[in-house]
Amino acid sequence: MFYKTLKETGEPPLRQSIIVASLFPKKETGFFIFCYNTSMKHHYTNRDIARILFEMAFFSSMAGETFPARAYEKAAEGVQSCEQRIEDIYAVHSAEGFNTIQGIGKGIARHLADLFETGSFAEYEEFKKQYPVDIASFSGIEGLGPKTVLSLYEHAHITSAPQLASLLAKGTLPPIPHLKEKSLDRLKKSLVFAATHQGRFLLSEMLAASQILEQKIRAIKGVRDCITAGSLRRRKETIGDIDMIVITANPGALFETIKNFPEISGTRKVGKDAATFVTHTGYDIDIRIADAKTLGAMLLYFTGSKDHVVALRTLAQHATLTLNEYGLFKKTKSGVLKYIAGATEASVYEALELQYIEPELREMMGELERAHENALPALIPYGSLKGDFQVQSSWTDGANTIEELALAAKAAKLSYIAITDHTKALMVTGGLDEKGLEKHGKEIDRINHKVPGITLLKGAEVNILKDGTLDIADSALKKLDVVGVSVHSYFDLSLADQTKRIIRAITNPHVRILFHPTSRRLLRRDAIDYDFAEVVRVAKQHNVILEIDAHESRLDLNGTHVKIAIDAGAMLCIDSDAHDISHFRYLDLGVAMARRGWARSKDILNTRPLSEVKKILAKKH
DNA sequence: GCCGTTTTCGGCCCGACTGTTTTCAGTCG
Repeated sequence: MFYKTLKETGEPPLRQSIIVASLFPKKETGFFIFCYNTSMKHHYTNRDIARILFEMAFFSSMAGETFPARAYEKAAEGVQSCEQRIEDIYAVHSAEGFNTIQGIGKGIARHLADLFETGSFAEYEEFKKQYPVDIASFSGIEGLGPKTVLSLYEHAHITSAPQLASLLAKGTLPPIPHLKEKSLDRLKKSLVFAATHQGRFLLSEMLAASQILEQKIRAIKGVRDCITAGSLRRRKETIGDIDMIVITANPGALFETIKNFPEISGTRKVGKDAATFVTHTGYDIDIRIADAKTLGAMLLYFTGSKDHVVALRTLAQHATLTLNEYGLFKKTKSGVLKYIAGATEASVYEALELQYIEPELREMMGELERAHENALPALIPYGSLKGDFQVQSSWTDGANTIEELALAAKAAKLSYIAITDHTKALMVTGGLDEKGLEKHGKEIDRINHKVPGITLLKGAEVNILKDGTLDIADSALKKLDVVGVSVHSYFDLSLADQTKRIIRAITNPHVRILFHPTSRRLLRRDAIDYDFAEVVRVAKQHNVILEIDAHESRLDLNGTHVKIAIDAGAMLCIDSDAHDISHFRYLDLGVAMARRGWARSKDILNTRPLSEVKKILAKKH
């Protein structure tokens, strides 16, 4: 019966199957009362909802309500790590369905129901009235928390980050308590950083959005294929907009349907075979129409990078050919263009006497020369990691127990993971001291016995102190399988001091991995400044592995760094930096960075089975 | 505002670091 009801909702087949799947929650035992909610009038992705809950947390903090603020923050995190779409849960179960989501109780469940029905909820509107401040513009600006935003509003009527930036630039900001020269300098820096990254989005966020879009577009009548191109296809760490190529017999109908998607807020231009839409989130979606004959050339052109495509065109010219988005052509004597290639990208590369170049390599880092010599590396494939060396549990700031992590890692087809909780200098969550690590190790032993089919390694994410020493005694480090070290403080040391500090840390004989080596946070904080080549040299000399931290907010190292490290012969690994069982999905983002840095499987330690890994980890400095 | 439970209400991660202060407030992780 409900299949029919679903069909009548006009949901595309995929959404229908998600909805049907969600009808049968894992622990459902009793009778199920079907209550598909057809009255829902507003649509939100999980990210939209999380953003609104984070705003509520920010407002609550401004109002001095510490604990509600934490509750909203936790609810937002729960939404972020929820595998199902909140909207689908609501469509099937109404607000009662939310009690399975961590951090959402009766109050927030009611807010979300109001949100779906009316587009907002009373408490949110009240806060916006009380503090008419553009929270979104302030969020993500380093060093600017709720109390400072409140103070800026109360003392200077500042309501947005651009307004603050402009007053700071002009030097006309009225005096604000607790904000003197140094703080203002720091704020200025953060605002400049934010402004230069405005309009860019995390790779993970845009990948998820583009995959949903692809499915929705493929379900439109007449569409034969839909492929995401652009910097997303090259897997750049941050993305400006989504470029898509669609094969369809009826572009007009396609554009009309897309225009009415709930995530679209408007159109910039709609032509015969191209259109640009604007989303509520703030990025554009560029659609180009191709056919079977032009698909390859179109993909090549819209995947970029721009410089790579320009270089290809120059190569074509030297061969007296013309390359454009419709194909590779030869000019005949009569001046007519004769089509040579363009159906696939490979056919274009081949006609230009080049090996096929993977999208991640199209960044003008020497790929054309190597392709001409037929000497491009065989890149590490997606989904090829066998383990993970950085995972945090509920012993410190992770959300899950060691046992839950073990089970989730197994489900993610990993055969070994290192549990690397934080250490004492980062008292974030009662970071572990030497005694704590001892107990931690015993718990890992216990779970190793309890959960078959996966091996847990004993590890720690040890803090590098200002002078390069570590916050855990060597006698305790000696007992661990994997010692990773990382910088969590003193980001602003001079280049010389920072270099000295990191080298001192990684030359500690117990250290195996340098975690998130540049400590950057995407769209938030720049990389720390040090002599990377020198650190790579020392790492190689001491058999220390450099990490590609695959967490969506880090992607550190990036492709450029990876290539420098590989060219110098250093060994790398790719870790999820998981703080939640859902985070193992980040691993492929790390693989993307590795591929952008020309990494082969053999360059990445955790493509290897545990037996080999153990031998390499056992190598002395 | 959520959670766990004593099913009604108390407890909720907290120390390092920075800049502003002269004893503390705010942010970060």
